[in-house]
Amino acid sequence: MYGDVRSYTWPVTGTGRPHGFLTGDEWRTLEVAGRPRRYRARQRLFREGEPGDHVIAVLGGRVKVSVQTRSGREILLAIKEPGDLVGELSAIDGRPRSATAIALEPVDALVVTAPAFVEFIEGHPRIAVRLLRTLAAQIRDADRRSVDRDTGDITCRVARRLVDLAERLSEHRGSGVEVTLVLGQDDLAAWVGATREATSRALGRLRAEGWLTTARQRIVLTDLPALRRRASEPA
Amino acid sequence: MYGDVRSYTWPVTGTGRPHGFLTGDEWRTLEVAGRPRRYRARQRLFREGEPGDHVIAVLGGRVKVSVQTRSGREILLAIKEPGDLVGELSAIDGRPRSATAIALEPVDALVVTAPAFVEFIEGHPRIAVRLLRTLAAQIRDADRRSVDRDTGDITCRVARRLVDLAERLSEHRGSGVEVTLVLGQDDLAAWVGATREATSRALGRLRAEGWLTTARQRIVLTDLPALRRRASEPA
DNA sequence: GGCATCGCGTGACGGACGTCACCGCCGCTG
DNA sequence: CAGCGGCGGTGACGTCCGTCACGCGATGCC
Repeated sequence: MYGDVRSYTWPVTGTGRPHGFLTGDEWRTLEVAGRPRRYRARQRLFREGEPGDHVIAVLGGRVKVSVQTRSGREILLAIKEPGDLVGELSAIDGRPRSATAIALEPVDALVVTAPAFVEFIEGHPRIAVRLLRTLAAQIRDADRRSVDRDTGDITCRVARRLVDLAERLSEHRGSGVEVTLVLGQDDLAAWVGATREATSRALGRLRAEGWLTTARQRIVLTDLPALRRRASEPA
Repeated sequence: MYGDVRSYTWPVTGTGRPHGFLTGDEWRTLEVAGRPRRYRARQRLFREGEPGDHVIAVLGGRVKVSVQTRSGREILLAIKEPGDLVGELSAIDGRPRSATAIALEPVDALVVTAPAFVEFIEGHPRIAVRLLRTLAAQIRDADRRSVDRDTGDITCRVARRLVDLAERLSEHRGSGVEVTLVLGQDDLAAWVGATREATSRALGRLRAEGWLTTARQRIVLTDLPALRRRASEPA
């Protein structure tokens, strides 16, 4: 699963400098402590259970963070984008990796050792506060996932996820009438917590309503308002 | 649901001073900024959607943090114990409450305004780091919930939750052969993300195996190893 | 002490989803 | 261009769980 995903690939905009987390000055400081590194697409940054001795700041490309259940199903915890940190939890609390991180695309990153990271944080209180905000957002996100998982049938959840992705996308681009997602159904399935088949059938239903069209690695949303409605409706 | 829960009530040990988060000295500092307050059992500390202008440090008693789905089902996000903070996310990122907090028992607390809390954090870097650790733990917890939700049938998940509670309990007490949980089935149902009926039936199956007995507001685990096994088995 | 209420157990029923299986299509690559 | 593998669509089938409904015993209140 997720074998050769190059999903969600609207062009990476900007300079390759993360935007969300640090300002230019702060980055220069961190760069002294960090070592630049590239990862190939599909390369693993770290694996669940390993000791977590470094933090990775994503400069360009996307990273998938997920865990595998005993039965082999994959559960997606997060997609990290440029400007995000990966593996910060282990650096903060010293415990082993609780998930596996894999590059979805070629990734530019800055690798910082855990001690250097902690020192960096302790020396820059305002950055610590920003990191707090980042973690807070992650908690809110995870909580929302818990709720989403439990509300509505799969068609609902698929619609919801698609609208979500579309909205995140239109932050980067203008919002046209149609939105094209580059996305395999396996990915979508892991996202909503269902099997590929169920997801495919859900897409079939939405397609029958005329709200989207599907193709190989592509989902084109043609009626966002309708999808939005379906996403929150009980049936 | 959770109408008159006084669950998980092994005696609150210690002085009523939180143990996990701050040392005595640090507490004295925070106490200057905070205002002591008591909440009655079942009283709401805050509700989802409200602006989050204060943080509550729990000194004694337990607080349930949950959200309600549109369909009326309750999803449990956390149980906060003495030493934990409640409502810290809103103080950190300024966004509205994403969940509702309700006292399970009479609660002793310290209420700190959001600005005072932020100032406190910024002025005490080492505390900021400790808060980071707390948030990291919450993220790990939430991620684990996501995985748990998706692995195994309800009997599995019930067994898992029970073993979990038993283990947290034996940190406080010695671990005898039997463990008694004071816990209603509605509560347990919200924990594992199922209905009361399904939970009751799951308990029935575990009872039939002779691994536990049930009574009103009581579940006595008589064979923890077996339960542990069942918790991770596919069927 | 009687009666309402609450918590628990269980039955019946239906539907949604997981599982298995197969097929068609497209785009590789040799 | 021929063969193959990955992806997507669907059908059949079973089952787990949600929903609705009811009964029973204990609790607690008047």
